[in-house]
Amino acid sequence: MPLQIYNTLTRRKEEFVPGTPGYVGIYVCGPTVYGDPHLGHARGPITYDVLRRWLRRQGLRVRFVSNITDVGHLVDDADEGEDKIARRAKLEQLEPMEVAEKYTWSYFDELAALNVLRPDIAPRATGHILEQQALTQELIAKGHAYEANGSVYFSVNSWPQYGKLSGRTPEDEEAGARVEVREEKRDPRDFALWKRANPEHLMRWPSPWGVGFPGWHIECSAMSLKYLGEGFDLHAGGIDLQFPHHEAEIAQAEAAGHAFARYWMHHNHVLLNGQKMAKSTGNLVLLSQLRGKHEPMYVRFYLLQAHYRSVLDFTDEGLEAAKNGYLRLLNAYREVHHRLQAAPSGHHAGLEAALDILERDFETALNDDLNTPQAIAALFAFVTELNRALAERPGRESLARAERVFTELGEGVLGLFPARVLEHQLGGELLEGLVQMLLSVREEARQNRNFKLSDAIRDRLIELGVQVEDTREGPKWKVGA
RNA sequence: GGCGCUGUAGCCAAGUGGUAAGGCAGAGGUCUGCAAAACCUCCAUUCACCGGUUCGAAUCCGGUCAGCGCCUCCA
Repeated sequence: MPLQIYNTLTRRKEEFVPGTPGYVGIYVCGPTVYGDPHLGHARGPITYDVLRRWLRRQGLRVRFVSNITDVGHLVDDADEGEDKIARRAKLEQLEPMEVAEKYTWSYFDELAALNVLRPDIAPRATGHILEQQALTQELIAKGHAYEANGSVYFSVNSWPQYGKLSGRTPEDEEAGARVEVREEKRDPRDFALWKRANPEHLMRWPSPWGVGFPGWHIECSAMSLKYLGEGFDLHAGGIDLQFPHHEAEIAQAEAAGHAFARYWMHHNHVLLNGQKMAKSTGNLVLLSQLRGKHEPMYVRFYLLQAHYRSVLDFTDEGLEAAKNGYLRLLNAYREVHHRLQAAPSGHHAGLEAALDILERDFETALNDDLNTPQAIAALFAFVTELNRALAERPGRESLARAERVFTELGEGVLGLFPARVLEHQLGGELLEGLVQMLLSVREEARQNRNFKLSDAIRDRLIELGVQVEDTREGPKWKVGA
């Protein structure tokens, strides 16, 4: 079965067919870089990272674009209030661009730790002022936008399709009636394409309408069309962006006469202890904090154990469970790698059969709207068979295939086993030598049945973070996870 | 007030018409000097509740209760 994606536009799963055979263009809404990235920021990138890796494995050439918003995102309601970056700049006494750089890099650093591949293009809004102005002019020319007082607004009334993504009608909006009406706007639903800059506004550019800055939504329309072209394949982002951000993006692009994204994906939120993560309540955990305490792969694994469209509740207990489950997979992977060094040539029928099943079930799972929990379940089922087979000393050819499949699916697609976690001896040669020496002393003690000494050595090593296991081939050790 | 989502074992979480995946935790067993890792066995007659449709429903329909999201910045 080919890949099916739940398309928010049609509200059902559809076969994903790239517009140009062999090529896929993906645009993912990135963060506004005005603060440290938290756990919630990681879910989208990890989800679409798996999608990207999966498409690549199908032999498709993927261009992955994810923007950095560094201007135009206001603090308050739709068209009032300070720019988030600018406010932060004042707070930290920095240039707005310093703020943007600082948090852009912290964002990318955290994602790298989570084994998320870098976008092919990470366009900045401030680097595309001209493109945004050009699109705004197209909209004015076509009668879908108007200038007022040095600002330009999109005229929602002029575009009947407005609401097709979120399913909202003008009546819904009126019923809500929480959008503050701004004098110069013709309709409360109208949103800014360009904003006049007050004298104290830090970020400002000249424009046909005077000095100002771009509205928040216009950047994504302009940049996605620029780098992915008309009618590009897929646009993705957080469920909260569905309205108004993505609705606005579609209206801007299509009203200007450009075919826009054909598929839309929206990932759900991560809750922290059952509550929404929000700065205002302090209920949030920064990625940097998590990284300080836990191997990032535990977090990645935790997130992938839930379907991307489900709400995921993140708890300490859940993280502990994810860690233990992850280690089960990692141990098996390491064991295969280890056994391969000295295995004689040969095939193992049971192991090969388990690999066939794994490849089949894994593919079925991911093709069903990126069902990573089921793909992981397939991996667990395989690991049980693998461990059983390992007792029978499978031959090299089968082990090699197991390692290859494990690598291709576990790391290549799910991104769970970067080289870093496979390396047992993280401490280098000195540590290697010291541990070997201690273990040989311990072995001698064990031969002499001096278990008091041998256990003391083991306990002390464990305290220091070195795990010791006695196996038929002699003692094995590893650092930490 | 409007729109929408969710409710599956102690915890997490798949499953959207054919008779409950998987992980963690827990119990017992094998292996081990003891552990660890691994393996084996057990662990929801039942899917918030009440009705209905159907040969058959966790899955569809209606209602009730509970939690959550969006409608305003938000991943």
